Amino acid sequence: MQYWLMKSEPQVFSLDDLANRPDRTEPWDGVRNYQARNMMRDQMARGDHILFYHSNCATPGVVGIAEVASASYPDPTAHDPASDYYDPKSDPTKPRWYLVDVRYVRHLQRTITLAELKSHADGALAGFPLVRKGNRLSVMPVTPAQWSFILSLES
DNA sequence: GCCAACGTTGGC
DNA sequence: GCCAACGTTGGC
Repeated sequence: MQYWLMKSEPQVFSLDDLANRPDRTEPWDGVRNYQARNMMRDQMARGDHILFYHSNCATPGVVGIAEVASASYPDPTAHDPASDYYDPKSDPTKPRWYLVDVRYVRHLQRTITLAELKSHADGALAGFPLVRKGNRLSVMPVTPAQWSFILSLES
């Protein structure tokens, strides 16, 4: 069992959107970054826990919990010319991009803001990629200690 | 809207 | 393989 943080822009796809999907589940398509892909393709497993993070919005922060709901499989949007995520360089017989399905678990009682997380950058969250300057990874691993610390801030 | 940081691309 | 140019991310 592993822990992850996944970013989403709420104006594109929010935690509420996930909660309102059929089976509260959504394929996490459109990731076009190799590091993020490698984690989804090679390391994620069904049942892994996810911190759901809202980025590029008024109050960026962790807003809820989700879980990995499938094994990894090729991202079909890479081979769909009508998709914003279409990648003509990806050969469908040898797919370049992978994803997992993500299922809603719950909202946090409050948003744990990036500002609050950053205030622990030299303490409990030292080394956590999210609070490092210039971090742009949309999917990142969370250690069990970081996971329990972040959730301990909730209430 | 600005801009720093970083990843990707492509010429050489 | 180097590296400049360019595009994207994402906080502020």
